[in-house]
Amino acid sequence: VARQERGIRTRQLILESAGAVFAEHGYAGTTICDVYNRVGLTKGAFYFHFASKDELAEEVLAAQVGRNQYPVVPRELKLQELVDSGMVFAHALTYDPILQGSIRLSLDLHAGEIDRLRPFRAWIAQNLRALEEAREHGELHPRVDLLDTAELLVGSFSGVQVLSHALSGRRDLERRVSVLLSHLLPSFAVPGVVAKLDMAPDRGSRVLAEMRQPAWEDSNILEMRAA
Amino acid sequence: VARQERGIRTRQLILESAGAVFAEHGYAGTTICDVYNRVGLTKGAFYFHFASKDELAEEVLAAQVGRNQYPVVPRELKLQELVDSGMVFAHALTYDPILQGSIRLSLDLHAGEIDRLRPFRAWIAQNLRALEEAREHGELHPRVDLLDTAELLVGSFSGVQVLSHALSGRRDLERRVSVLLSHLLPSFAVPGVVAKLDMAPDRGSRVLAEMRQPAWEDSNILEMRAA
Amino acid sequence: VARQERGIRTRQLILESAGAVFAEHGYAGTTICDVYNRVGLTKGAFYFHFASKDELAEEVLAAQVGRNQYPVVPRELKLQELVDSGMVFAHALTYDPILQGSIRLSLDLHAGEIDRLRPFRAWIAQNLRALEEAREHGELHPRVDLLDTAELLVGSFSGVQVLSHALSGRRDLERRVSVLLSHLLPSFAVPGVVAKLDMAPDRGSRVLAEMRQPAWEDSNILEMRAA
Amino acid sequence: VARQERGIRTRQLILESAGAVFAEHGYAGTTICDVYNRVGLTKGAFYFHFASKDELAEEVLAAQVGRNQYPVVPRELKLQELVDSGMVFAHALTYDPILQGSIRLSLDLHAGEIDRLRPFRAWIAQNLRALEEAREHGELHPRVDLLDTAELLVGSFSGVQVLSHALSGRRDLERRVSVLLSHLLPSFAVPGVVAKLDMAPDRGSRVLAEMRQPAWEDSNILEMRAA
DNA sequence: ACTGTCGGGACGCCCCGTTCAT
DNA sequence: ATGAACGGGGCGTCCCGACAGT
Repeated sequence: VARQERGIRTRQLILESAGAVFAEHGYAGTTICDVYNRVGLTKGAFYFHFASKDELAEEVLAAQVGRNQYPVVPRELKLQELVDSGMVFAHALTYDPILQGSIRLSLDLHAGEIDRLRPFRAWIAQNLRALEEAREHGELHPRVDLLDTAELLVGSFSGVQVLSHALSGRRDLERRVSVLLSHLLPSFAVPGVVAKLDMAPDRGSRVLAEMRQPAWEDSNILEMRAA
Repeated sequence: VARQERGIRTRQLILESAGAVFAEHGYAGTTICDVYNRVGLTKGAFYFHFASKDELAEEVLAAQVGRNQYPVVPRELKLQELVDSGMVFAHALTYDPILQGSIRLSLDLHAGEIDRLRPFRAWIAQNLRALEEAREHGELHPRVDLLDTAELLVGSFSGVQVLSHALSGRRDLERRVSVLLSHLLPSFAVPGVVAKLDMAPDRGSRVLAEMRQPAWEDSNILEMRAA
Repeated sequence: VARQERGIRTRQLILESAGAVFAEHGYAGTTICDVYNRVGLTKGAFYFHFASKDELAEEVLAAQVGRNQYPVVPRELKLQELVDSGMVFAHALTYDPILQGSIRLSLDLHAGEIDRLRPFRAWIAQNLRALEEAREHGELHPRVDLLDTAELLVGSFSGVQVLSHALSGRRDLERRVSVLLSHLLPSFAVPGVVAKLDMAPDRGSRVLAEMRQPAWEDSNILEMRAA
Repeated sequence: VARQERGIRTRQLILESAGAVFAEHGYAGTTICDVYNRVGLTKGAFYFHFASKDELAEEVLAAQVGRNQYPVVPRELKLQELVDSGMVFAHALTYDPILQGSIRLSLDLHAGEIDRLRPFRAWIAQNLRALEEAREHGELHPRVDLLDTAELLVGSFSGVQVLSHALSGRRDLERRVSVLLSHLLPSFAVPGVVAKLDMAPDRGSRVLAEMRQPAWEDSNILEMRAA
């Protein structure tokens, strides 16, 4: 049992390494060797945990799927929840290599045979739901097309993230996302609501701290999900 | 000697094929073989025109550098010029494989040793110039940060483009860019100006038609449009 | 872990095969494929043991460097030691493929970036030392230029070896070297000494047998001799 | 006809270039491209004059075959003629690229399908003839084996030449050959004859000058052959 | 007769994903 | 979990031919 402990730890190490390397070089540009060298393992060790490069990529992807839709704490303003989910995501992207790899893999079209669109669709769907709730709460302009907006949010977020990665190594990601939301939200939220939204760059970090109260001391986002 | 006709044609064929394949698979995922097979050539032919995969990529990139800053026709409203340049670019992206490959390569971090950021920086710089002119013409809100905005435009455009590529093979690209601009411009343009801007999805195509009238043949965009 | 047995064996097989092929075709004329096919291996196996063709060549070279200076048994006449070292070398050249390859690579100018002159210089230096000792023992003519002579020995030995390889596949190498020494030694050794020297073609083989008696296993020449 | 003039000139240029490159890199290590680039030609030009790389090599070889047996001016001592032929050959080797290439090709075993042994055999045969004449003139020790000696001369000359090429770029070739002959001749020539032989390093150059009297001012050895 | 442009295709080196025995 | 081996395939080189001008 203590034996399995290490196995799980190793597997996690590999996943994180893979995330980082995938994020950096994309699927085709990544060699398995890069991945296991980075954590001081050998080929054998790697193939004990993962059957193939494809499987590895899928696991990196899977580790994030259904999780970018961060279930933030409920707020009076539904749009604040939407903002929170984006800012928390941006925040997590700054330090979670698996998330970074996952995003890259999703953008990396035709990487193997994986369905890279799943994460996008899930993300869009989640935004769509949030917007629908916001509309029910009267937080949106009446003429806004919800699907268009949900997809726009996902697309522009992705692009801003790529640019931040390219220009600053993601160090200014949260600021850029904050700028993005500040520019975008007034276009579909009613003015009174916009004024009340907190879209500051450190919003993600604050929300995360808030969520950590009930003793989920593990920093990994996954565990936080329990809520 | 005059026989160079065919050589030039072949070279162009390869560049276009390369653009398409790069766009689809990224740098690392592209094999040179894919590129020349696609146009029925052989390795010998390919290597007669290009010394290496890297050089090929650089040529694809170079074919676009300094050209995404589409010289649009002057307008009364500077922001209309900004919109036009984006819409024309989006339009061109729907049919020009070299442009498509160039964008993908730019987003494809660490593709070889190429400076992939050059196109981004040029693009940002161009948007910045346009915004400065717009500010001088009083078309912008006073508190807008121009650099933030310029970078936001580039980032979100890129993201929207990737999403469109992934979801629809770029068929809805112009509509998505139109949506993007519609959402973004009110956040920095004064209301009176926004109302006068034409951001319709077919704006790019119409501007292009307009440009074709006189002798604009210095911009090779026109020739490509033949399709 | 103990399994490395086979690996070492394989590596040695490759080295020997490489020696033979290099000897036959030179560096540029040798294909790695020739080398591993010859011993029934595959590309993968080869590249597990050697990183590149260059490294392979260097290992072949290195396997011989510091070994052509055959530590012969001490004799009263220093010149007999010189003769012995040459004859033993000639003898070893008839059956040791690595030695053969090594020589060929040394003569093969500009083979990659390897310093092919090292073996030559070492060889010359060793002959020079032997001649100096001989001079101290009064075995040489007074007017002999030692460096000239040392270099002449190396050069003419090499040439005779090449010719023997070309004309008889090295079958008559020992006889030719014997002839060479018989012609050369009187030109710098004093007559009384020359008369006492044993330069018979089978001298190399006899010296080797003599060396095998006690525990000379530090010289791996002996093991190879098993054949 | 004047047209052909240039053709012949071009062909000669290629041959010389080829000699130099073959000398430097051997047969397998030489690319045709190296050869014609070196003289500013293109592939087309090359293939007009030579059908293939093999043919080129054969022509380089042929340009020298039957010519290393330099028919020197007759001397009272047949051995002086032998010496002269060697020294002239050494001299020519210092500046004639075709000769250099030819030698390298001969030593480059298994270069294509060319019979590389022909030059060796011819050279040996010529030395053998010279020795036989010398024997008839009573210039040799009675017990000397002529064939052994002839082959030894060829082999050791070749080796000395290779070493000189490797160590000094052939700058000291004539001195080394002079040393070689000085050491070798006393082993088969009778003392009285040896004392009269001129084996100085500049012997080759002097003999050549002597041969040039009858107005064969072309420095190329080929033309001198007319005598 | 001679030279240059363009293209074809074989092959060499090496990387990489993967399997197997231990 | 490791050392060893396998084999597919990518990149790039190279030899050469097909023509077209001159």
